[in-house]
Amino acid sequence: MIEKKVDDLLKKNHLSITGGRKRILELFLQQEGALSHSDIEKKAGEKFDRVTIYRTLQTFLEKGLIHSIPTSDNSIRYALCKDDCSGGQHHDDHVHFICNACGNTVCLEHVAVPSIELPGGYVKEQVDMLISGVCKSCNHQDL
Amino acid sequence: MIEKKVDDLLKKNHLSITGGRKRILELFLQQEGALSHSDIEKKAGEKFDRVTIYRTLQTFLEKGLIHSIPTSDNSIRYALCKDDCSGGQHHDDHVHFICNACGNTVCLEHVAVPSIELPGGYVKEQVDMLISGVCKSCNHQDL
DNA sequence: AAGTGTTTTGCAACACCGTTGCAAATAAAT
DNA sequence: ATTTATTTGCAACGGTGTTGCAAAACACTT
Repeated sequence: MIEKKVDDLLKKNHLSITGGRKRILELFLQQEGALSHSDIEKKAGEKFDRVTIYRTLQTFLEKGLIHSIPTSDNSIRYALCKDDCSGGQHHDDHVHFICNACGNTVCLEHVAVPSIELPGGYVKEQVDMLISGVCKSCNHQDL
Repeated sequence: MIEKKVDDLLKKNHLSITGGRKRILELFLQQEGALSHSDIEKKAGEKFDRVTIYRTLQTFLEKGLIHSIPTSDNSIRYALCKDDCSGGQHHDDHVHFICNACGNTVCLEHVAVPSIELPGGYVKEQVDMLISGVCKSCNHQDL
């Protein structure tokens, strides 16, 4: 099932199917949230070299399988793109939420980034909206 | 003039006046834009230790003299707070613009971050809005 | 202005992060 | 099954951010 899904995703993006790529894609599909490089390094076990993970993430980014999320703690996170953002063309204009309690980063798929009017002379190419606070599940635990 | 301003800023925030702090504050006042750690390291000359710069930025952050701006290239930038955000309480709810041409990061002081409605259960603490593209001055050069 | 106590700085050392070149291993194509 | 192209792991490197500690600089008192 997930094995099949992973293979299909790789094929659809014209990537050769290797152990490392399968493992990392699997992690993203299981996780439903964003992962940093080091998250992946830990979760993947000792089976893959750091360099392979860097290169795989880079490849996935270029192919539009994942998108990157800037953070204020100097650790870029990556998350699966939902719709087809193939060829590096992303249209993931949703808000990213970072929980200060559990540390998870999630994509709020249904919260759109509002459009912004820039001063004259500025040309907008990409917009990132990061909201930090307490997420749904951490909030429930406090009750 | 600027010397005086720097001293006043430090005094107002109950910080002892040292060469390093003066130099770094000076850079921020001159620059009118955001600076990364390495920007400061380069601009300050070889006069200050890396560690001192790290610690100074940390101190300025805590005192609310500067705020940090997340970026997608793994290099946090810092910018002066305009109004009094003393004691680490920031209210710099403006948009940050990163120019892909010149690499500069500027605070668009007059572009407010729109308020966002989050799904139930999520509690918002801080909002960061990053827009990348081409800035005013780089745009003019293309004409 | 000098002495005292406190804060800040620079140095050394360290662990981590991200990149590159190259040879070996793996996947794809025939 | 063999060949060709791609991917991986290793080694090495430079950059980044942190900590402990001793020396230096600062603030405060007299």
